[in-house]
Amino acid sequence: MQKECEEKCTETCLCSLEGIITAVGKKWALLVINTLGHYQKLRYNEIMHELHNISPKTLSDLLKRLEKENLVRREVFNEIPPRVQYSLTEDGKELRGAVIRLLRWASKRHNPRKEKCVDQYKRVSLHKIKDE
Amino acid sequence: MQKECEEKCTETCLCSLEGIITAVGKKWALLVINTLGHYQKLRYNEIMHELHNISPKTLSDLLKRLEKENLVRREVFNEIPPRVQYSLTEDGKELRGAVIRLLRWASKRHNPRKEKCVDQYKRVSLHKIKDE
DNA sequence: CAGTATCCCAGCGGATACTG
DNA sequence: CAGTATCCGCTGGGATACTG
Repeated sequence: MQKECEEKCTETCLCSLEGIITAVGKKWALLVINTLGHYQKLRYNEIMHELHNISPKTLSDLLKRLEKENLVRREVFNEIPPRVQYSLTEDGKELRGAVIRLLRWASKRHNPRKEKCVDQYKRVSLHKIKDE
Repeated sequence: MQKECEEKCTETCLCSLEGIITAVGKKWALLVINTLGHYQKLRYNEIMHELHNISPKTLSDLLKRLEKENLVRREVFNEIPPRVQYSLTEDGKELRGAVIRLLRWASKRHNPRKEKCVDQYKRVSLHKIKDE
């Protein structure tokens, strides 16, 4: 096993993964990433509207986090009223590729939990995943 | 946009994704999935050893959750002392495929956060990702 | 419009001790 | 060996009100 691993495995510092793991793990992260990729550019309130029942603080925190991870770009226009555009960075788009495969795979299999659908995401209007 | 989506997009109930999203988001989930896939079969204490500083409760909770999501299989052998084997289900293996791509992608790019590596996972002995 | 500021709470994750 | 039981602190996420 040890030898096999040395031949076949790729050494990877897990530290570098931690950011992605926790970012992707956030409750709305995958949805925001998918939504941003879908529409290319969205303003703060547009995202709010897409993810119907997310709270402003939650979204704000998440966007900051994703920005820090270099997955989301934030552009401020000096206008009144203020305008802010959010979009995916190149990294974000790449991540979205992997994410979409995950989402597709997840949506294809039947729900293994015998519970009814929770309505956590029920009011989210974007029920679609755009093809790559 | 609406029309384009109707042509190109795939309708997806997000309910079915929720389980995966939250499961994958759990702190040790990706690591457990990767580790199980790596070694094929592992006993409870072996996983404990691999993920050096996970607490028994945390691991226990996680394994139950992954089992409920039909990602991990649990086999009990009626022996004394007891023996329990954990392994990935077919779904788990498929998920691992997507996960590995995610991990590889994450490990390739430089860490965008300028912070030092946190030592959250520092003591994890499995720093390797087995090729598929 | 694009967020803060506050307050609040459930539950995740951890430490430790114990058990069939 | 493979977990429970118990306790606990932290923070992610939500509701609501407010602001430059």
